[in-house]
Amino acid sequence: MTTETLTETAPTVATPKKGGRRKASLFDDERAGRIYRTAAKMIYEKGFAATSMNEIAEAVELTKPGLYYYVKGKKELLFAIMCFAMDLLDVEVVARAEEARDPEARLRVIVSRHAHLFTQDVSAMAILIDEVGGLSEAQRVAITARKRAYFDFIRQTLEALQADGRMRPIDTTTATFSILGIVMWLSRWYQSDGRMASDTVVADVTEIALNGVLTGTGAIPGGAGFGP
Amino acid sequence: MTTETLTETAPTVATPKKGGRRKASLFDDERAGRIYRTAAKMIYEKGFAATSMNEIAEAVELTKPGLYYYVKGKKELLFAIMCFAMDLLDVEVVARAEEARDPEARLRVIVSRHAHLFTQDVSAMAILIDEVGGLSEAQRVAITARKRAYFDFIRQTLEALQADGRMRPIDTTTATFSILGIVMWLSRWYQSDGRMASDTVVADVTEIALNGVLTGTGAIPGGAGFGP
DNA sequence: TCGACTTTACCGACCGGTAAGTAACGGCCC
DNA sequence: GGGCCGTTACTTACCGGTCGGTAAAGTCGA
Repeated sequence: MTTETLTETAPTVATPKKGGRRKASLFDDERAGRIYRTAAKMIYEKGFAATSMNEIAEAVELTKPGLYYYVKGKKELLFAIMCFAMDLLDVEVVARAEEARDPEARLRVIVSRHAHLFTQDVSAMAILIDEVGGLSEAQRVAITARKRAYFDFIRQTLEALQADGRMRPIDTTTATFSILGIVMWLSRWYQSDGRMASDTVVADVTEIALNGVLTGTGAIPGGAGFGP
Repeated sequence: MTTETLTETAPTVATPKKGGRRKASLFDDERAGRIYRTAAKMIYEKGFAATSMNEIAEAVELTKPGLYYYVKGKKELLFAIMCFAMDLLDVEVVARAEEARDPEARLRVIVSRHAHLFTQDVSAMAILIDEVGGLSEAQRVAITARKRAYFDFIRQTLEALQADGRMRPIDTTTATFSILGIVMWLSRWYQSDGRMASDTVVADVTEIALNGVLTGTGAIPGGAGFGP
């Protein structure tokens, strides 16, 4: 029915020639970056539907049409933020975890890197979780697919552990969602300016998640992850 | 600044005399109950800001002013649903957990009852989590206080376990939030009409949460909870 | 007749989005 | 150097539509 435009991956800003350097993501562009970062923060704090384009425009010291010079629409703005967040997950979690061959070491990297990410770059990650309803159909499908791939990556790691007898006899789907619950929930409560150091929180959370699903023998607290 | 009306606890419907029986909650009232239940479902599915009073009215086969005969305003509607959800938590989780004296048994009751609740009565509970931003200041304070009391109840249980040396040397705040993350996340993924039986999911989730925070010795899988 | 309930009609505010205009700036021909 | 043009980066003014909420006039059973 509705003709929806969908940039399948994170749309890169339409930077004309301008400068020489190519930008990796539109979050890095001078003005567009400011727009996307502040929009992410505002949507995180107030919710997508409750955040108007006018408010976003004001926050970046523009008028609404001035904002529309940089952004195609409200949904596209949300979609771009979510793509940025998924990119971060892929780069900071999945790619690093794939370096670990042993499934337990891999799981430790997944949890600790994910937790680390969710104690730093909160707003974009939290939006990724909550505001799928604000997307168009095609956009939602695209984001859901990427989420699903991430989920499967974790579950396959658990399945490898279960095949080795190193995991408790628990359904791997339930276990994956439980681990995700622990680390996703971080963005709801952890305050980077609060009393708790992110390092210790990440360490504690990692220990809880690993001990929760692994059999007692293998899970020793401490250690950054993958061995010699 | 703004003069906000706040019914401190769950507002009971303004049932005139009508029948003889007193209703425990306005969710039980014939018409009001239908309104609150369907509103909870819609807000859960679409988000509070994206759900209009017109849509809610249509869903319960009323016009908008007809709906306003029963509810004072949109915020009050949301607040009433959240109070209902907190009441459920108090009755179904806290009250039952307090019957268990041993902190480990108590923790097991907390997790399993909470998980059970979040695999059954999803919509109201999920709203309780997500839509605090839709409330007025005074309402938000009231709900936050009740949430805080619930959080403290869990953390005190963990502190008792740690004093006994039965819990891993982890920050109790982090541990409490991790447990909450596991069980709160249930409402995001568990589908009661899906392939997984709620009983096994509740059991698995309970095992993960308890093994995550307890030292290996005490946590034996299985068992409904409190012993002889 | 009374009060519980429901309707039609409407309010001002704000929503996402756009049309049209323009100030500033570089490059380019003469 | 002066006149001209195209692009970039915005602005003012405005669109139709929907929002939460209400006034007022019924309707209808007890």
